[in-house]
Amino acid sequence: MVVQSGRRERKKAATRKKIADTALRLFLERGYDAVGIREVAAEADVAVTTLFSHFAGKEALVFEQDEDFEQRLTQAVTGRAPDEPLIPALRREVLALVRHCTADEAAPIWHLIDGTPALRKYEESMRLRHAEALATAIAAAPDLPLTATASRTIARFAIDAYSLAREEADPEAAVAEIFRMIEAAWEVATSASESSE
Amino acid sequence: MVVQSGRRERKKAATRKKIADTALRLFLERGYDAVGIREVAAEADVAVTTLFSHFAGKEALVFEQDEDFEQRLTQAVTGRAPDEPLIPALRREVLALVRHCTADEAAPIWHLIDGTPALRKYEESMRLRHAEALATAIAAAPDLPLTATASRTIARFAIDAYSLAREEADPEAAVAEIFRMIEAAWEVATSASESSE
DNA sequence: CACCGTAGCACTAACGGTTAGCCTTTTGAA
DNA sequence: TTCAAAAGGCTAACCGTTAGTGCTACGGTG
Repeated sequence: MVVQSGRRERKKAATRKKIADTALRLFLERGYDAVGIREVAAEADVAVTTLFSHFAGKEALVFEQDEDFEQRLTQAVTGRAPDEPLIPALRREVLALVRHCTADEAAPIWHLIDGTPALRKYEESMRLRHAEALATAIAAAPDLPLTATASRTIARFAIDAYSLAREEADPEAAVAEIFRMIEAAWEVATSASESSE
Repeated sequence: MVVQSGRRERKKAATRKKIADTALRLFLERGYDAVGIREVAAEADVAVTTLFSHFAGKEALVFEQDEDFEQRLTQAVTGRAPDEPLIPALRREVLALVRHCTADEAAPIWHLIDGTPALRKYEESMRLRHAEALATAIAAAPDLPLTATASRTIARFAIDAYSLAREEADPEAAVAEIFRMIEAAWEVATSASESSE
């Protein structure tokens, strides 16, 4: 196992951050579509190929928190207190995520995303990935009497809650309202699975 | 209003169909990524620009039934019998759609889609559009005591049901299972809205 | 019937994201 | 010190997509 001790990792992270910061700045200044990859690379003083070795595509420049997001969701399931039921734990995390991205400081970024079809599309497929990761985490929880289908369903619903609430006038109220519905769905799913086996 | 009487319309439809058929044939033969737009156009004996005047993008060549799909969903809501409740009507339509695309004849196409990330991504954003159209239809139904948020939520859940069921081993059972959950969510949403107003 | 507006289509050329191939420099470890 | 691998760079191309331009045939109107 080769442990990268220090400098290399730091330099790589610095390059990555420089690219992302530069890109975000240019995008916010002049719009996503009006800024080309070659321009971002030039401004960040790296080669185009270097940029693509750090980011899978142009859209990924805007969604850096991608993995954070996914980890927070799965950990809300796998890392909850032993006796805490699933749905409240999920609601807490979704609420935190919604708050995080409706905060004033994040507003310009989300305005950029909402106004750019390519970015909206990318975010949609990101959410799908997150839903799948979440479904796996839910299905793997030993204390939950859920079918595979029900696990996937609850995961989708939770991601829907995030996605819908983010766009509502009162995001926190929307989270509460949608999770009331998810809770009901959850109860039906668990009671059905218990009684049939 | 200029009614295109006959020949022009037929020629246009013929060109469109020829392009779509050619594209699908080539994609199925050699894979989506291995076939370029220029090649499809050449094989269909049209110019590249003509191809793009009929289809919004390469992915759209594979999803011809797009508008059908959306219309069937919204009509399941707006066109149901006056006394039929929403959820059973939705379930019926979703089940029909799932059956339609898990039929044997459709198998090669869905195999192609499932094996091509670009097409999966495209389908995801299609579904989102359909969910929004469905949400509008649900919100517009005069007999439903739903908040705007609840309408959007039910619409998303219904689309999730389609999307999830399509990939399950037993699609019809999955539709039944998921719609049991949606029904529970629905009841919570309606009862809350009735009691609070 | 002749005429004209327009829809459909073609062609060229380019733009922008992305990748392959190959080379140089830096870095960590033996 | 030496070496393998990682990081970065340069060039050139591929591919989807679009703008610009013009031609042709169709369908409605005088």
